[in-house]
Formats: sequence, C-alpha cells, structure tokens
Amino acid sequence: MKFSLDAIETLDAIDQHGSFAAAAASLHKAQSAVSYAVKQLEGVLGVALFDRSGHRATLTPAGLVILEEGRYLLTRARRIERLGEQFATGWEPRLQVVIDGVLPVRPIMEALKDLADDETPTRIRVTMEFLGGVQRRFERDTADFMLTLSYTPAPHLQAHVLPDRELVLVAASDHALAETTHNAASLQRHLELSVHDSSDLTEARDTHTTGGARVFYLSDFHTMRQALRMGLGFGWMPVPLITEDLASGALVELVMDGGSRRTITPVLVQRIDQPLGLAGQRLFDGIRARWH
Amino acid sequence: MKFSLDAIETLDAIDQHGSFAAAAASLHKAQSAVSYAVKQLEGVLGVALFDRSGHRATLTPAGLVILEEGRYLLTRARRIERLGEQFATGWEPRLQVVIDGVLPVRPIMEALKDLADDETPTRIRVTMEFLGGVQRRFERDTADFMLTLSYTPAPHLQAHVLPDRELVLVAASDHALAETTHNAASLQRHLELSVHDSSDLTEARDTHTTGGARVFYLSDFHTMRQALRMGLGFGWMPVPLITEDLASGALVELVMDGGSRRTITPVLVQRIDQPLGLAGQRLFDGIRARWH
DNA sequence: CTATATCCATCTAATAATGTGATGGATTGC
DNA sequence: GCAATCCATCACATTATTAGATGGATATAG
Repeated sequence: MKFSLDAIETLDAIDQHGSFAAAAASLHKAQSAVSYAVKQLEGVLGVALFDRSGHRATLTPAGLVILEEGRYLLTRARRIERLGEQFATGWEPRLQVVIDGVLPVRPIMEALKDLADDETPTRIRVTMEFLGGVQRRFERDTADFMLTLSYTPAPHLQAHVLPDRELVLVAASDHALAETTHNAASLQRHLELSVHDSSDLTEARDTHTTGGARVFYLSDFHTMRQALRMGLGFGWMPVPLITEDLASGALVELVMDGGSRRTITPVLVQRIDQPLGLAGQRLFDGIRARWH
Repeated sequence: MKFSLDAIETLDAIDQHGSFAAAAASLHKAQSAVSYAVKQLEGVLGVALFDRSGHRATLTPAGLVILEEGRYLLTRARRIERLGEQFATGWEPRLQVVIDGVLPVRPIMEALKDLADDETPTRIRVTMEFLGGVQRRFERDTADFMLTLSYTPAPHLQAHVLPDRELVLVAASDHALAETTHNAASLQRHLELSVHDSSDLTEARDTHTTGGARVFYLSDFHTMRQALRMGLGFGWMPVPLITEDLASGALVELVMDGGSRRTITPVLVQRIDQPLGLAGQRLFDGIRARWH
C-alpha cells in the first residue's frame, strides 16, 4: 500500500483543527512532520490535496473527496483495533450454538437480542436441528454449546438441566381416534405427525414418535399444529402451544393406556475442555435465566 | 493508528500464499520481515493471529475475523489510490450541471448512465431549474455547465447551440378558447398554464408565457399536460409531449394571430475560464450526441 | 503603515520503524 | 535418518518519520 493510515489521520486532523500547525499540536507532533506527511500523501496519490496559495492551506475538491473516503477508512480501522481488544479480553471471535427446534424460541431470541444490543464482536451462528440431529450437528461443527432434549452423555460433555416441558398426545376433535381408548398398537393404524428429524435416514429413528408405521414429518410445531387441526393425523405436541386449541375444543387429548402425557427435559450441554467465551457465557446464562 | 495497511497486506499475503515464507516471496521481502510484521500486528492488537504450535502457522479464529475485516479495509484503501490516480489524470472530483426542466430528460439520463457505467470517480450532481432559474443557479453554485433555453451572454461563458424545439399553444378541445381566433390580448382573459419559474418572484417575469394576467405555475410539463387535458387553462407545450393528445383530439392547437408556434433553442453553456474535466467533457459530448 | 502573530515550506540532524541475511530448532516427507 | 521447509531470532543496514530551526508570505491590530 502506497500510503498509511497515519497519513489519513493527519489529513483528518488538519481538516478538523483548521491548520497544519493546529493539527500537529493535536497529534503531539512537530508542524514539520505534518507538512512532511501531507507532501508524502500528495506524492503517492499524485494529487494536490491542499491549495497553499492563500495564507492558510485549504482542501482542494480532490482533497475533500479523499478525506471523506479516508475518514471511512479510519472508522473501519478503529473497528479492527477494537476487535483486537475485545478478542484479547475474552470475547470469542465466533460462537455456534445448536438448538432443538422443538424448544420455544422466545427465551433464546431474547437472550440473543441482549447480546446484539451490546454490540458484541462475536459472530454468532444459531443452528436449528431436531431431536437426534442436534447432537450430531453439535459434534460435526464442534459447536460451542447445544440446547437439546436428548443427548448421549460423553466424558467431554457437561450438561445443565433446564425445567421440564410437557408433551401431550392430541388429535382434532373430529378425528377417528378422538372417541375411544387406545394402546400403542391401535394407534399405528393412523397417520402420526411429528416434527422433522434431521437425522440421516439411515440412523435410528427418533424416540419421540410412538413408532407408528406411517409417520408424517413436518418442519416445525407451528405447521404441525395446523395439520392436527385439519385432522391430518395425531401426534405429540408441547402443552403450551395448544392450550388454546384444547380449550376451544379444536384439538382433544387422546386417551391412551400408556398415558397421553410425556415429559421432556431440555438440557444445555457444553464442552468441558473448551470453556465458553464471554459471548457464549452470556448467551448461556441469558437462556437459563429466561427459561421459565 | 496503531497498525498500518502494510501489516494487513502482509497478513493477507500469508493467508493467500499459505506460509510466511511464500508471503515474503510474493511481497519481495525477506521472511524475517514478514515474521516481524506479524509479531508487530499481534502486539498492537493484543491477540494471537497465528497458531505456531504446528509445523506451519495457521490462522487463529480471531486472526481469521481480523483478516476478513482487514481485507475490506484494503479494498477501500485501494479505492483511495485509484481516486488519486483518476483525479490526477483529469477526472474532476465533482461535477455540477444545471438543466432546464423544460427540456427532455431522456438524452441527459442516457448520457449520465453511460458515465455511471464506466464507474467514474466523479461525484455528479444534476440540478433541475426552470427558465431564468437555470442561469441563476449556474452562477450561484458555480456549476460546470448548464443546459438552458435562454441565457444572458457574458464574456466568461461559451455556448453551444443544440437543435431547436418547437412549442405549440394548446388547450383542451372543450375549452372556451378552442373555437375562435385570438390575439394576445384576448387570451389574457383566460387562465394560462406554465411550468414553474424558479426565479425569485421579485425578478422579471419569464418570457415564455403570453404575459397573461392570471398565470398558474405547475411543477413540470407532465403535470401541465394533465391540467391542460382537464381544461384548466391554455399554455405552451413542447410538441413531442402532446402529439398524441393532438391526434386524439384531447388537446387542440389554438388559432392566434401572432402565431401558435414558437421555437426554443437549447444551449449548452460552459465557462471559458474553467475547462471541463473528463467527466464533464464526456457528459457534455454525450448530451450533444444524443440530442436529436 | 508597521509591528506582530500565524501560516506553511524547507533544511539538517536525530530517532524510530522496517528490512536484510544468517543462524538454528522444529516438523514433515521420503 | 536425511533433506526440505517451516518460523523465530539476532545483529546490522536502510528507510521513513520526526524534531527543531529558519524564512518568506499573509493576515490582523493598532
């Protein structure tokens, strides 16, 4: 590069303080150093930046445009300096978390917003997966932590249990299953709805369906709720998402001899060997604090 | 600024060429200079940019983020270098042209687009004025050139005449004026429409109205055409803008003993003492070439 | 009009920043 | 185990930047 950021800083200071001499003072330099810097910059750019014909030097039109571009350059350069500081004081450059799409997003989003409000230097990536897919993604991407329902314990993992969530087996009130009592086998004759398991198809099927023969996977619980209300099939839904539908009678809780309620336990899992940075710590704590 | 663009360039070269040594070669420097630059940069930023534990140094996550920010910085810095070159080779930093809003915009816009396509460094400002306002603005802003209908010659101005445009006196076909023959005096009893003269109100009235007592000024010819078609009044319109209306009979040419046609002569006016830069020259030529 | 202050360019010398070339320990590939 | 390559480090050379002094030009106050 033919010029330096210091030269641009000098240019900026001259414009800010009105004269070479005043700029020199503000930069704690001699006036000759400022003259030198300007001359140097004019030399490499091949353009006169100041008009010295009058008593005090004034910016040429070209000088003004270059100053404006230069000021932008300086703000970006200062950002790099700040990044350095922040990385040095414990902010990690990147943070990846994997979250089960089954879980409510509000606490997570709120915690993320808190982080964003503080202008963290950390580049955050949140990945949504479902069920078995969460841990697989966590391991494959070596993410920083995951928020999942089921995970396979390992010596390098450390889990923090969050309050339970209850699932309930429901169907539309006009669905064929709504009337009678069932067992796991009798359910199998009907279409079961479930959220999409992002596991590879070759791997073990997920454990949150009843193991029915015909399972229809949907992308999220919102879609699944629509499908349930349309009478497409039956399935397990988180209680908070359908209390309204149960109250209005649009959906009904099925009567099953194995019980129509299940409890899932969300866990925050992090690596023991790789401690979280400041952003990770704050996000982790933020999610935990908001988890009712 | 605590670091230099050269340091960022070195960082970039290392990533690009894969090793300190290769980067040094690409920069035509000794390898020790690269080591020095990296160490220096790490020092001022307070962050390790490379992990030297292995055989070859690899970027740390922080290093990667800083490299990405740095690359952006470099592209902006190169832009400044290019600006310098371009200003030095005749491109002016700024160009202001003043154009009479009466004139067709297509040739002007096309010529501007041509300039923009070539990524000129020049910041272009096009100001629209009307009639007497054009020259006033040209002088007040010391614009580079103007495209006007009427101008007061002066020793420091140089004009290039463009092909004529024809104006015609029209009104709606159901307007009271449409039937009979008129003279200038008889017109005065009706409302005259005209495009807005941006002259100060205290100055001489413009010469492109018939001098009627009641003149209604509109912002542009498009609006004026609407008003004419609605039968609001009569006025002078450029022929190309209303050929359609004349053909359909929506508007009719008035019969006036002084003649219902006028010719206006657009002129491109520049300053003799202040020659146009490359952008101005090209815009000037571009408009002239497209002026049918 | 003159005295005075301020502006900026320029010179020389000092200082700091950056670069070279040589050396050496560590790692990789064969 | 040998050769090649990596990068850090050292002593030293070269540039780049800075300070300090000087002088001509312009503005400002009286």
